[in-house]
Amino acid sequence: MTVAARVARRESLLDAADRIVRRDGPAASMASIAGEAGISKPILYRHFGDKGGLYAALAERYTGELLTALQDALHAGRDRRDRVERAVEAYLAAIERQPQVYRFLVRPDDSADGSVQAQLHVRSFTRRLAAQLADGIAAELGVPGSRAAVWGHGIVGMVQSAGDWWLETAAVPRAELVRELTDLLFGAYATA
Amino acid sequence: MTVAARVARRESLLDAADRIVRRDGPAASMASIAGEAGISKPILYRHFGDKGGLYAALAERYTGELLTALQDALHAGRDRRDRVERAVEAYLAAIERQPQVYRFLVRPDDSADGSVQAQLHVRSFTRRLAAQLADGIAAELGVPGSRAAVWGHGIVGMVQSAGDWWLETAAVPRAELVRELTDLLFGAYATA
DNA sequence: CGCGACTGTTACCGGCGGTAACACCTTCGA
DNA sequence: TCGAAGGTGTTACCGCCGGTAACAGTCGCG
Repeated sequence: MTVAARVARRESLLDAADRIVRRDGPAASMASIAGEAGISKPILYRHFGDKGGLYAALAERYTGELLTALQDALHAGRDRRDRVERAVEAYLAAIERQPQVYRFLVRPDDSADGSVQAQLHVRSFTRRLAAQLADGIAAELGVPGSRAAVWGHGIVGMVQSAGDWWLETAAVPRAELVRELTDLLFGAYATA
Repeated sequence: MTVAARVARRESLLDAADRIVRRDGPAASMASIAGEAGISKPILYRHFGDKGGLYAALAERYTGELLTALQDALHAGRDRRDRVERAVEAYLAAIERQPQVYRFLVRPDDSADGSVQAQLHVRSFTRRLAAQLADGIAAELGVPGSRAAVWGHGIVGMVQSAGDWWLETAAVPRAELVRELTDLLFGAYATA
């Protein structure tokens, strides 16, 4: 099998995994993905090593578009508050569009956690997002690295947790959720 | 078997589960817990229904002390900022003291999620914490319920996520983490 | 004594992640 | 032309998980 064919095959396997994850979320099993792709399990394992490897490759796919959407939002706004609002909005829109994919990204399955692939690539989507945000904060505000790191992880966790709750309850409209979160970030709790 | 004996037995089973969870975290299995308790699996299932039931009972145990510690912190401080600082401090101290227990509480295993017990009792420790905080915020600040709910879940997620990162990296001292998070909550991001 | 109710066990089920072992080409050198 | 080599694919298994059926022992009670 040529290299090009191998790459194409790998993409088609990821397509199948994509369909199953969209249907089953984090509970997607290797056997069902292999079935969807019309092949047997060992082929999957020869391509991706273990479940963590496949998940990492798939996460890589999903992460790309979301990260660029967030970057765009962060560079588009008029002022800092507007940029934050757009980024939160983009994040919530993405998780609302594909809830199963979101759960797959955020709730890493506890199994296969020793894999090197997994540690290198996913290390939980949250971590990458937080690290990226921390870099942005350090660069834009000029605060010390440790402070930026804490804030990055804190802010990501805040939006993520609120988004998780919102996905399950739909207790408030998205626009209101965005506003409340932005208010919170900009000190409304201190002055309420 | 008398009622008292049943209760005592249940407590001893929870003691065993406690020991295993402290050792294995969320990966604790029913078989190993039964082994630790010196009995066989069906007894465990007769007492707690399913894994979710046992986890809920155990979570109830753990949650109690932490929740009261947080309540104490929230009622002890001089002003609002001091209270928040004490609460964050209490939370981080607790998760540092028993990391495996913390992971068990926060990262609910994906299996056995359809159980009624689980839905009633754990529903993920995060949710209960957030709801309680939302109530407190609504009562103290007099903000609308929806705003308090969003803030409750957001704040809990923020502290939780930062704490999770801190547990793994130990990148900053606990006292600094507390200060950075409190600063963030009190609007330092807007004015930095 | 015999009967039921309760406590306990062993041994199983289906499904999971992961793999060993083997069948089937295709290719290529003697 | 034959046969070894090597990649591609499959089936069938392993151990572990959560969960349960079915059976054994025991105690009280008519």
